[in-house]
Amino acid sequence: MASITHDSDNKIMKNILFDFISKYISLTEEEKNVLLSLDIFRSIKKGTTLLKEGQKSKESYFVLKGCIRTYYILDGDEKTTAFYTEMEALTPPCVISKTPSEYYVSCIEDSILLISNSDMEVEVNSKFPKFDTMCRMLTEELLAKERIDFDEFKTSSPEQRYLNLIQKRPDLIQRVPQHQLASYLGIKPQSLSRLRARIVEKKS
Amino acid sequence: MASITHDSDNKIMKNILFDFISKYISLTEEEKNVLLSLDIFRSIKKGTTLLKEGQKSKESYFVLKGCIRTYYILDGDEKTTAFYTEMEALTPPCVISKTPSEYYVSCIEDSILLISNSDMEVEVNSKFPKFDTMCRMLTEELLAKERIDFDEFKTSSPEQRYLNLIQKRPDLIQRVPQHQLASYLGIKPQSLSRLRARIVEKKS
DNA sequence: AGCATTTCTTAACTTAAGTGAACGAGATTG
DNA sequence: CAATCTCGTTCACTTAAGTTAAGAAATGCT
Repeated sequence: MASITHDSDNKIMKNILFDFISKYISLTEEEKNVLLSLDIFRSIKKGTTLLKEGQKSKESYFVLKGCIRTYYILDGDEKTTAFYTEMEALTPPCVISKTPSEYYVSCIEDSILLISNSDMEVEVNSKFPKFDTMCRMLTEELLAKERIDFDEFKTSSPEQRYLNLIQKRPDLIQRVPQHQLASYLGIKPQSLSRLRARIVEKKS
Repeated sequence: MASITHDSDNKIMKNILFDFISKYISLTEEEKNVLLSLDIFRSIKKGTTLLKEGQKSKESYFVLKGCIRTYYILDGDEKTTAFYTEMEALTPPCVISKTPSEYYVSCIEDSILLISNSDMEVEVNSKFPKFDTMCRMLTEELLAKERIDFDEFKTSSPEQRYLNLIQKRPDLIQRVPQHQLASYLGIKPQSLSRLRARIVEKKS
């Protein structure tokens, strides 16, 4: 897998990462160097598949730049269930359960990711309990967010979900193909087209 | 809030708790005693509201026996979004975000809960890094489960969701009122009634 | 540039969920 | 015990999503 090409990018990404971490814990220069020595920055081309159904994996992804999505193949067609963009983290369930993956993860834009390995995490966490604390805090936050998103999904109609998405993640509507957005909203692409037409109709 | 009345119950609950913890970390007798000294077992009556919309709270719940649910009041009616039963944990989002709660938590059966306070957790975690590790592992597991559940919800119809529920949590269908189940499945009570009739129809 | 494939939209039709109302069974209460 | 309330079901009707198909637009490929 390719590493970062431009040193300037590398510097920018380091800063983004350390800024993010500083929201949870404070790091000494030495600790920063330990992190960097792990060499976890990866530059990934659009269209690259990071994980396939049936595969076993220990990799977690943190998006520094770009966008990845998770999707299932059910009855022969793709069902996209999630998008992860800047400052979002994904540890696929198969990494936690240590079973073959149920879904695919792929890169839908040229991206810069931080890819870590769970063995590596265990080692770092045991050496630096701080990281353990940070991971706990981050995961607690992600779980709280996920539950709120799920609740919102359950309590609203496809049209409300779409309007909600426009408010909360307007970028997604621009950067993601409609048919992937549709399954993300729990409907068929045709229904999303119709729903959009209906909204435009209402406005006028 | 009432503590546990019967010593026999208390012993049983201690064992259930320590069995559960032993899946993640091993505890010395001393550590077990520290945990117990926190006096976190609570016996809660059916119908008790544990958290109200608009309230600030630092409490997390772990169900040892019984069932609690989370619900919103939207346009004047209740929307139940989750049930937590034996061995399931809930930290309401408001505890993480430190903002007023968006929803209610109430006890739908006489229950025995473990109720912890986030200040207490911070203290225990800093004294015993082991707990921090356990919380991280548990939360990672919960997040992975939550994401899978959300994915399944998105990719299936109300009927499939109901059939799925019969497979995965048959107890819920028995112990929970239909109208609460309906919103949990993302539909109206009338639709759940109809859907059930449709399934019976198909079988014959 | 030209061809092929994928993606998006539209339309007609089918199916199922939302809505409003009514009814009966149980539980709750004065 | 009667009156009330909640809950689940059923029904008729409305609305929106699923399905199938066709065509237009955009994209990718050589």
